[in-house]
Amino acid sequence: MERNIINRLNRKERSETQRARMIAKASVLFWKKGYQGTSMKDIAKAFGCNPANIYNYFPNKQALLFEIIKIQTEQTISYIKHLENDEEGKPIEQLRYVISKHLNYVLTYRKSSKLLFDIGLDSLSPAKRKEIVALRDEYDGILGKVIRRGIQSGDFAKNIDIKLAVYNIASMILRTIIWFSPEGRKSVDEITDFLFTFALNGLRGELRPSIFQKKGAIS
Amino acid sequence: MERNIINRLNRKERSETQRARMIAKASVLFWKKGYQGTSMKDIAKAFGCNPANIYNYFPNKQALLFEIIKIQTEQTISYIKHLENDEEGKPIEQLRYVISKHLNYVLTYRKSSKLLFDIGLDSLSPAKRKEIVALRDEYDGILGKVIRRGIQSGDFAKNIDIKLAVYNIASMILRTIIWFSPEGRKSVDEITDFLFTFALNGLRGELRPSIFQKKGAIS
Amino acid sequence: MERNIINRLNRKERSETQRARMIAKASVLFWKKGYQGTSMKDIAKAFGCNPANIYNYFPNKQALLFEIIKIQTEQTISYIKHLENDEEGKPIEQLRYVISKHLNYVLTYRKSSKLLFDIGLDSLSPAKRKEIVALRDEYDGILGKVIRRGIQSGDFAKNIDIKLAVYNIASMILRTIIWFSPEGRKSVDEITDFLFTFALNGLRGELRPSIFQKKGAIS
Amino acid sequence: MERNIINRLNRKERSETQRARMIAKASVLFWKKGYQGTSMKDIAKAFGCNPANIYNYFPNKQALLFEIIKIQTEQTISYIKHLENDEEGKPIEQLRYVISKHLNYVLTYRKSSKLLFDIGLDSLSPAKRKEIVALRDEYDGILGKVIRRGIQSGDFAKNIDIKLAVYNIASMILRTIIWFSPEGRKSVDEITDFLFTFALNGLRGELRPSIFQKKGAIS
DNA sequence: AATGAATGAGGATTCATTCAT
DNA sequence: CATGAATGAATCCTCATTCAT
Repeated sequence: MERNIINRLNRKERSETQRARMIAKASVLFWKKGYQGTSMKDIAKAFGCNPANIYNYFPNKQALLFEIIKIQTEQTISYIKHLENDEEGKPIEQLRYVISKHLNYVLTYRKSSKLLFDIGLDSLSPAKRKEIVALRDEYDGILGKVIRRGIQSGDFAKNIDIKLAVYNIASMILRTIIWFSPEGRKSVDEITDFLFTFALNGLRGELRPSIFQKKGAIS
Repeated sequence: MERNIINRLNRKERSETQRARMIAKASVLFWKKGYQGTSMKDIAKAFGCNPANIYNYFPNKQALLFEIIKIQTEQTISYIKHLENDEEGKPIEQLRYVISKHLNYVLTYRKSSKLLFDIGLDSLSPAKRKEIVALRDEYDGILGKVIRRGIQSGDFAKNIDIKLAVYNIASMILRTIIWFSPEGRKSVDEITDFLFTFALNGLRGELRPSIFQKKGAIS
Repeated sequence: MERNIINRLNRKERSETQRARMIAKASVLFWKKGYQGTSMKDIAKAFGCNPANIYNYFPNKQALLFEIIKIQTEQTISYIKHLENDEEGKPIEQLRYVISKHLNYVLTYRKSSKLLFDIGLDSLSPAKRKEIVALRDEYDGILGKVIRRGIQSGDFAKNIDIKLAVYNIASMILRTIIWFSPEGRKSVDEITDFLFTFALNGLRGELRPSIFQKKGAIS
Repeated sequence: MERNIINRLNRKERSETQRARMIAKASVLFWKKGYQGTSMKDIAKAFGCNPANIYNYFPNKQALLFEIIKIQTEQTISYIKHLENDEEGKPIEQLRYVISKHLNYVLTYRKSSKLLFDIGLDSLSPAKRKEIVALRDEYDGILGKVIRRGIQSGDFAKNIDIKLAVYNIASMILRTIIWFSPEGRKSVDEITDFLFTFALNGLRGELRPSIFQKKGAIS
């Protein structure tokens, strides 16, 4: 009896490990060759099993994609979730924290994280897409709150459009995957520094585009 | 005789028009469903012809993709090409010009421009990929020169990493496609204003991340 | 120009022939191995082509099935259609005509006709199923009118339930396919004779089951 | 020891029950979706177990089919078996008995009985098919004897072809499954009445098809 | 230039079945 | 006895492409 339960636990555990490994393999492939460009056979080969066997763990290819995107988005959110209602911390530090954490996640496990916000959403069913969009919104919301606090504290400019700021900061973070190379000139830390300072200065400065335009035209 | 030449010209012209129209249709589809997700049949249907007919204009699917990416990248470059060696203009104005032009192109013909830098490169042969990468580099180079000039003129901070600046500014521009909605809250002009000011402030400020970090730690 | 039209006609004609031949081959296979038991590969092999090629003629397997059933049912109806409103003919002769024609069709091209009323309907989409059911009803309607006329003329018993009569006569005809063998003891004509007489007598006699029952019990 | 035997009996009993229940479930599915159209997974789901588990009771899918057909055919035969050598009973009553019993079985458990004579035989191995055909022949034989007796007793026409009569009566009975609806216009009893009377009259009447033909030709 | 037919490779998925636990 | 995982073959169908006309 005892034994039986242990066995069952073991089996379940092993099953979970298998799932996780499958997700990992699929994740890499989706990132490298795209969702549509990756066949179940590809995944099976990478995992070392028969294509049919994947269906013992996931009902279909789309479900695999969904889980991958979901896990990664949730992971990202989990890193910064505690900032959502943290009214005590310094907004500037919070900004740095968000950028740093997200960037590290994205570039460390970068093989897959490209999916995070961009790709494959079209391949999901409306219901699942909705679920992912909700997660995205959660991320946006947290970063948005940080920025709002910064505005209130006077750290950031008053007339900053929070939504636009969030979108564009996230854009910079996410697109690092496309140009970043681990062997490249810059380390993840350096990129973090750059991106943080760039964003911070961007948020700080007053938005006076028309003034610059005029000045440019006169002088 | 005369007649014949005209006919031939007409035919060639018509042929060019057909090609252009095909590219336009394929472009939209590639953007909407991805390169791999778009079939030649899809394109043919959108164009109103037989799939086989496409092969009268393009040797294969990949060639279609290549042309699309190439044309769009070249187009983008053509808008800003004259800035490459324009040492007279104000760097700040040049920055605004680049952002404005690129953003307008991207968001106006946004149906397709996502391709510009991201997608599909993997689907190209090494030779063609190289060609596209060269174009990208050209774009990066021009924007890089603008920034360099700004540093030299004292408009931008001295210790800015030009490459990183270029990549991240381009990232913000390109990713607008993903979140921008024509019916949305912000017009293209407003986004241009935001992005320009944000980037300008980002480029202006001195990079002192470690200072901020310490400050955060102390207070 | 002239030429072109002819070519196109030829091609269309040939195409129709191909379709017809495919239907014939598929028809045999569906009958022999069942709809589900027949693979597109089977059909392709029987036809001598690539499986994919079948899809140039039929959008999918179900469409093939639908056409087969439809054609055969329509064919059967066409044989007896003229009886629908023929109030002049002798009902008894009309009955014989229906049985004879149907039976000949079924047993001559029997390789496929099993499908006619029975099989595969479940495999059709509701819309297509409806269409077939309508054809069936048309057949039933014609035979029903013949029987009604026979009742009115006094040839058949007054209290005959027309629907039940139709169903059961059709049942006998259709199920011949299952037990009939061309090399068997009885020719198609002999079976026709039997079935006609059997049905005729069945329709003639008054329905007095309870009487028989009692009689049986007494005597 | 004692205990052990009881346990073993219980287990065996339970096992038999399981088998029976599985057969019942599979039976329904085979009838509804056909043998080929029903997957082991379908059956397992209907039964509430793991597909693999079915193999603890049946060596393979075909064996399941075989058992189903066999049981149902045997069941049908068992109802009428005693008539085989019953030379005392009235043939007319016997005919009614056969029709009534068979029809009741078919329409009451109709979910499955379609299998009885038609479907799936092709899916059986030659040996098993032979076994089923033998059972069928047994059924045909009994009904044949009833008819023969009726001819000898003068209840049925002398020149009736017994085989053809058997086949066609069985056809009518079996095909009721296809058109019968429990919610329909006619009850099982009414259908029994109709079918019996129709068959009886069919068997009674002299076969004079050529006469009718001539008449038809003249008038 | 346009089109219908042809094709071989490959797509995701399902299947019956086996095996280990 | 039950179960989850495994497997190899087969399923229908789509694909990019070619060919003949």
